[in-house]
Amino acid sequence: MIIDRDNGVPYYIQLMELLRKQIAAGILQEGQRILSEVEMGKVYRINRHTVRQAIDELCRLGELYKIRGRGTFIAKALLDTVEYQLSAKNRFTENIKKIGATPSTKILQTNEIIAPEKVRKALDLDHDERVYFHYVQRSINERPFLIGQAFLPVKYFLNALPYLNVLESMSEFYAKYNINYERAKSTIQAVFPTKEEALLLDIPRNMPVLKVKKLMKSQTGIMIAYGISCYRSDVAELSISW
Amino acid sequence: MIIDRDNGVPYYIQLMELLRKQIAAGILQEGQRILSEVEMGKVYRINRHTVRQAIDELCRLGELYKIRGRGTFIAKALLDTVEYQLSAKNRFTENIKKIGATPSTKILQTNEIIAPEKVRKALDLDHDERVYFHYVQRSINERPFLIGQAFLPVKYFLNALPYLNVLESMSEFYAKYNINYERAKSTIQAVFPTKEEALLLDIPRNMPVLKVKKLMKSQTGIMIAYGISCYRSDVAELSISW
DNA sequence: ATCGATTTGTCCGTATGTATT
DNA sequence: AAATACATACGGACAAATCGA
Repeated sequence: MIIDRDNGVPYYIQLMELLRKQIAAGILQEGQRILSEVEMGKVYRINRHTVRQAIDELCRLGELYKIRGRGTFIAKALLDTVEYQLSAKNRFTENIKKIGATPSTKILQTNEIIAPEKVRKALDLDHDERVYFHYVQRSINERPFLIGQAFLPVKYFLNALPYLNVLESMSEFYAKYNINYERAKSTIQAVFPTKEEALLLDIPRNMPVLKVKKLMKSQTGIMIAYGISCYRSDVAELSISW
Repeated sequence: MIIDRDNGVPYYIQLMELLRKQIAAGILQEGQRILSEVEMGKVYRINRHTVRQAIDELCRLGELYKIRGRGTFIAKALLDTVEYQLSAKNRFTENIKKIGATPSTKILQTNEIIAPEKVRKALDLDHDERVYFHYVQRSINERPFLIGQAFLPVKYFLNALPYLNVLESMSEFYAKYNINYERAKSTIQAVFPTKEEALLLDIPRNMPVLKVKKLMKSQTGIMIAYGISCYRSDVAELSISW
């Protein structure tokens, strides 16, 4: 494999294709370090900056990632997409088991806070009203799939912290308080992740996420919870039925 | 405004922020050409390549765009997001009028084709079965919002071409054939657009789109239509209620 | 239709800074 | 502390696309 000097195709494009082929062929594997910029320049007889152009582009596409001082690495291969049913009552654990995969949940944070502006508006709370904040990372086959934040007004869920700390599913939780959350409204956007979201989902900043905001109401029309979830766009295919 | 040589912030980052401020302040306006790379280098006393780094990054973020031989231009300002109700029966025109904006539809193509693989599977059609293909671009206030492809089995919609060519809304169309499409299932993904999609939506290739696939069934359970729509992720916020 | 000026695209070379090992 | 690796920045050169004289 060598760079063709005369075919008019830019060297960096040729190098990109070359690296891609090596990844596809399994010569370069997930997590493996590739040659340094200088080394690769020597091997293919092109300037370091030209190598950088190719590598930068592949990083942008999420196929490589760089760590300053350490090197450039092959990004994780994509998973197959998972069709994930959104509904008024969506149970992550059940949904995933149904497709024969292994779900897991890591609780990142649970505490009681003053409702932030957006939550206050969504749930129509008074100033200074308190909510429980429940922050989880959910994975499929040990690979991060979504991160979810839930905001639950304290007034409806008294002394909930102990429960939230050991919680596996939200449905279970609502059942404890005899609350029916029959109706719900969700909005879905495609956005780029924050640094924290990218970290927790193990994706590059340039890979979009599906951001789902959900408002849940009881049968009587009281807004009882607000949630914001981020799904990995390379894995999640949200599904809705009517 | 000048580049600070000593604050440790990379020059190209400083230049990015500087350009952004000028855009935000309206000094640089939509579609306007900015200084050439060489000129900008002279003005801010930095190398052309450093200028390029800043400009490339802003292009990547969709704030600028370049045309070789002509120059670099300010990208179109983003619209406010539009909350767009997805439901079994979703009427674009009505939805948009409701929020006080002006909807418009451009029919890109209508014809009769042999059902492609994916459509055949989705609609459970026989080999070589024919479908009408209906391809539209829908805009809000003259700005592209979505492009939609619909596939309708010929056997359920005889002689539909004349209707499809002058169609404003799909609901109207179904009504003509006395078909109730009560039930539906949609899936939603965030993906990067193809070149054609990016062109029709007037977005850069690096801005994700919301891809919605929709399967419609009649009351009797017959699958009567399949559709694929691409929504601009910077404008569309899909909304679902239960 | 041609030519020249302008502008972005590609490529090379070198030097220095910063993070990691 | 030294070596290695990526990040930033400067310089120059030529190619390719565009536009106007």
